[in-house]
Amino acid sequence: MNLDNLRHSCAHLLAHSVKLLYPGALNAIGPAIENGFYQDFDMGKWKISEEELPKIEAKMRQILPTWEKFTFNEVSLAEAKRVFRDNKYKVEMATEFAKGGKKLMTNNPGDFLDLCKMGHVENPSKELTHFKLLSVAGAYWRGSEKNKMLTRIYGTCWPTEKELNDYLKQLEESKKRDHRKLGKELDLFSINQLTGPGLILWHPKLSTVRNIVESYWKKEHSNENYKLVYTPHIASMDMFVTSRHYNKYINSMFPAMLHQYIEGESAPDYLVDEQLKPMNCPNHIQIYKDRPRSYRELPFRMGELGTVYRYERAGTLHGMIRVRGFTQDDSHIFCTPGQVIDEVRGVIKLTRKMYEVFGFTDYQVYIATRPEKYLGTLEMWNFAENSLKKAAELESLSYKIDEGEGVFYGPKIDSKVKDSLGREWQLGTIQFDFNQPSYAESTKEDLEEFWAMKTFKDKFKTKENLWKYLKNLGRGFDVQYVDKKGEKKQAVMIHRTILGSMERFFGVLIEHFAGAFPIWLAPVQAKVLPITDRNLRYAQDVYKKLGNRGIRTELDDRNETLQSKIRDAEKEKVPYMLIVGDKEESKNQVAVRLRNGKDLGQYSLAEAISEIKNKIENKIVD
RNA sequence: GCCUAGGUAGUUUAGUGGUAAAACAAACCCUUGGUAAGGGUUAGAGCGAGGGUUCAAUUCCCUCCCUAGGCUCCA
Repeated sequence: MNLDNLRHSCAHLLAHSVKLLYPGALNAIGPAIENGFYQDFDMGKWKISEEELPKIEAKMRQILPTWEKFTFNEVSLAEAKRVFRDNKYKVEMATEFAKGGKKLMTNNPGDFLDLCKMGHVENPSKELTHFKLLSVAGAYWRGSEKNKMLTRIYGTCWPTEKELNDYLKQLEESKKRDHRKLGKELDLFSINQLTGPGLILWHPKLSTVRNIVESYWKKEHSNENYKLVYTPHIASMDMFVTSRHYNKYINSMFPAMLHQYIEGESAPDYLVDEQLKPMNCPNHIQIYKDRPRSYRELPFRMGELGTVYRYERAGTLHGMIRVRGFTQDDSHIFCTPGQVIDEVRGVIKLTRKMYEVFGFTDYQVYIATRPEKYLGTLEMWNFAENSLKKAAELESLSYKIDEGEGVFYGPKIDSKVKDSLGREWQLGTIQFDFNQPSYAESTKEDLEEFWAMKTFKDKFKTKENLWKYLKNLGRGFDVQYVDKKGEKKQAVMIHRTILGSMERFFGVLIEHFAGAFPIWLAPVQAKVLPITDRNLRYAQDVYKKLGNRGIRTELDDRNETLQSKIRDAEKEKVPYMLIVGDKEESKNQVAVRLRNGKDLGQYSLAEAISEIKNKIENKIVD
């Protein structure tokens, strides 16, 4: 059975039911989506909340028996306009489809007439029985916030009762591994109102894991001949004027720190205001440009775990996964055009290697191509897009094409990983940049764009001042190298991240492992559980010996039963429990239990330590 | 930003127009127990913030802040 047809049909059933229950409500679009469907409504005078979903479901079941068949009719635009005269959304769509030369079709199962693209089940009254409505949300008509906000109802529909129940169960399970829930339960991180929204406080346990990940990241990058650097969190405003982040990216930037706000309007040093950085690249460029570079130095790979701040809109923040302050595992590769394919291949290889270590084998790769508005020449774009494709093919990387979804300054490859609810998040990216390495005079259009921004009006007072300033800076950093013949050439610049940002990576990582980090990452690798107070001294001895061997260990010396100590250690997802009682103490042993419940029995202390060390060193994912 | 739902002890939740209840966690006491919760005692919130209505508000109203789901997948 075609799942999309099933779900799309179910969306029609939902539309019919809502229209019966809420006279005057207008149905807009209602497509099948992954795992279900949605249907948008203009509810008119009605308001709808999730409490009403059972009522709507009941209506759907009530009318379902009358839905014997979808019958289709082709209609003219005039006919469609007449039939749907009360529904401006249908009229708008019909008009547009007619203009695009598409056929206009209607159907009317159960006496419910709707405009429809077709694609339905044969026998709705029999096949549409296993559905459930899930949630209510707002959604703009056609996805644009300039349009009216419609009410969207999400639901799911499956061929059998079992599949429906399995899916609902899976949804429940997924919620349990939500990184925000686990973050609290496992004492990993918090978001505090005084610190501010979208800003992560990394607690000791997660910081431990991050330190390990960062060390690993640094080691891998050093091995690949990346030069690791540090750059400041703020930079002169001029930097982001030159890079043109100010006019292209202003909605994602925190406000400039104008000195006049500190020192008053008469501050003489108005040219040295600062900006919290939303990007690391301009700073890396300054390091590159500190002296002339020869082609012999290329490719120059410069890397930094660089913290940036971006003003993400309040409604888009999401735990650690979408935040306002985050540390990118950012690197920039400066190279010659001839080196591009090898460099992209190198990044693909490194990405693959690192993802495998963390157990991400199932990630999706997208190549995003030239958008409508773009900087640089067509020739450059074609060269870059072909290089990305070529490199991907040489690495036998399967990819999808995101047509026209590249950034204005260059095409890119994104790697996306799914969270516990199946939502895709971008981690790694490889992006060409034709903007920053180039140079151009400032234009009068630039002047108008900057003058339109309050910050620049405040700072420069007159257009003349602003123009002098812009003219002096120009656009782009003019990143060059000297080639074999001694001629200056513009370098190719590639931005790339592998993990994306520490914040997002950890959000996804926590969900990926459901909080049970593999032993090499686990904040606590082993917990010593003495059975009685008689064994405390020996337990301390074991605890110290593990610590001395570099194993992150805790000792549970609380006055609790062994059972409750085990329960707590398992809830904390500690990989190894070392239980010590009279028996173990007398033989210098430990009883080993794993967090999955396996009782491995007695081991000598030395054996247990070397076994644990071995698993850590080999980064074994259990 | 917009739509919908929320914000009550450290956590998870209950509850009410007359100044809050439980479980777990914590501290202490008893218990010294062999592979997912032994028992008891005590302490802990004035109910997101501000304003309003009222004799009286955590409970009703307004504004703001924060959190969650959604605002991409086109009849």
